[in-house]
Amino acid sequence: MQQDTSRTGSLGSVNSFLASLPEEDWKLLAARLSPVRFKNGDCLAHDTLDGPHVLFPLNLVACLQFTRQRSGLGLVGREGFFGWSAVLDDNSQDEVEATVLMDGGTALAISVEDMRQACLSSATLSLSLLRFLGSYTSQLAWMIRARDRGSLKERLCAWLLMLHDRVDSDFLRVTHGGLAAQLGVRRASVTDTLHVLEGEACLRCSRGIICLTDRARLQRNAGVSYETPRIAAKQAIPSTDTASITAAHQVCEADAV
Amino acid sequence: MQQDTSRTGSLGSVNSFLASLPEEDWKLLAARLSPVRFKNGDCLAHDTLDGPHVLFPLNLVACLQFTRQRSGLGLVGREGFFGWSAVLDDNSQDEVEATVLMDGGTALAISVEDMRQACLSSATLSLSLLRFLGSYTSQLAWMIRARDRGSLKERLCAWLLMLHDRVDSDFLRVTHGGLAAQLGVRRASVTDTLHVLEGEACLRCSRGIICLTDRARLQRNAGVSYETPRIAAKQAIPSTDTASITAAHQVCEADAV
DNA sequence: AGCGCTGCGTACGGCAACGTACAAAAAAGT
DNA sequence: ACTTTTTTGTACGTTGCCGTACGCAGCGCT
Repeated sequence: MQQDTSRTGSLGSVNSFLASLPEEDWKLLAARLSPVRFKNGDCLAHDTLDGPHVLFPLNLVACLQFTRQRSGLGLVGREGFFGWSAVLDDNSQDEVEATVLMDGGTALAISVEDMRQACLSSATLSLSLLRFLGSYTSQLAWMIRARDRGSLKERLCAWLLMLHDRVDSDFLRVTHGGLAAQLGVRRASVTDTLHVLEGEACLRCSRGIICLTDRARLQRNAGVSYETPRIAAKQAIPSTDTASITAAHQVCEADAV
Repeated sequence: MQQDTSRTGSLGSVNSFLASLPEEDWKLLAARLSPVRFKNGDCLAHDTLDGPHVLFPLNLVACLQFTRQRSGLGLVGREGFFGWSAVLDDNSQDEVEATVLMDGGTALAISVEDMRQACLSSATLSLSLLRFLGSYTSQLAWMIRARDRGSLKERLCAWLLMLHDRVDSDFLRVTHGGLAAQLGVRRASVTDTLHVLEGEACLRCSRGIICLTDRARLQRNAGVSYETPRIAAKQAIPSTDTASITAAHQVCEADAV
């Protein structure tokens, strides 16, 4: 089944990283990938499954963070993968885990052993991993910059945009408290800032749902904080122009219910 | 000359990353490496030399940062290398540069073209790059965490320890203003905090020089902020026990003058 | 209907770090 | 010896976010 569906999950979702691989490298992985479902709140630690795996999200978004720590380090979604540190037997990152956000979803899993084998037999595959890790470092670098000089408003906007990039709907199913945890700030601060943004007609909130209504304005509010991750993810993340999302959005509206 | 000195620069310094490579991978690079000197304040951008290069610091330390931005992202020294983004033709990181700190020093340079060739012909070399990039992401993740919940005192201690790790002397040639720029805070805040640490007998400051006198206490002050980078760099950074540094320190004292 | 739970609105005092500013001390240049 | 530049010491008012806390509203459950 995995090989038949040709790089797509059962929902028609695609992992951009896998999709961007040259044919030969894809073949190295395809047979070893198997889909796994995750629910909201699930933890993609290195030992989630029977053994350590690398996970390629199809339609799920996860928040990277230090274990049992509030502040999030970044996001992973369909543009990349999670679990590389195990491939490098890099113990230093065993303390990083990923919490599944929104409505959960499916990811393709491969054991780190199989992954390592594949990397050793293909230098181009290794370079592809390197490229993603490079863009991940950009994302982290942005976070540093944003926490440093950016106001909470800036950071919140950038975070919402990043979430939006990894989802096919303008409706983000997150609570103020959830966002607060991901951003590492007070829940009340998030509420306040969201009200401001609501006043600027960037978005609308109802209970447990935030609907982005003006991406451009959000982007202006995010300022430079969103520039870097946008560029870094451009190659990987499929078109998120307002045209296409509003089209895709009704589909997921139904899906969400 | 490069091949003769067998992984060491003229000063007897070693780049730990190069030193950790298996013989075959080292051979791929050795003939293409050539030493380059840098002075304090030099900028290791991607176009420093005649073309884009990857740089393996021998006895220099550089602060990674967004171009023309005060806040530093991390440090690179003899434990790693700089310029990987060019190898991946990852434009998103062209905005990251590295400023040479302290007394400058020498780095081994290789053109990104040669580097790319080497990577393509050796999967293990690519995996070694991946491993370093993984430990670099740890360093960045730490920065995020530290900026989030850590006090300035914590961050300053961790930063000083990281500098110390990459140098063979207990004397760090940095100004308060320099540290402030690297940490992205006020110069006055650094001065104040240093006075506190001086009061706790962790260090002593004179004009343009900070002498670390009690690493253990600094480490306790840094708290968790220094744990992650320490572990991440352990494999790469040569022993920095108080025993060995005080021994090595006189050597560099003379060298510094 | 009634109950409980989760999520949201709002408030108040506190504090670490900020921006700004000015002067003294140490080094460097002349 | 003198001036100029760099580095450091110190101050004061401001601010963005924090911790805490309490009440209300929407939603599911029995």
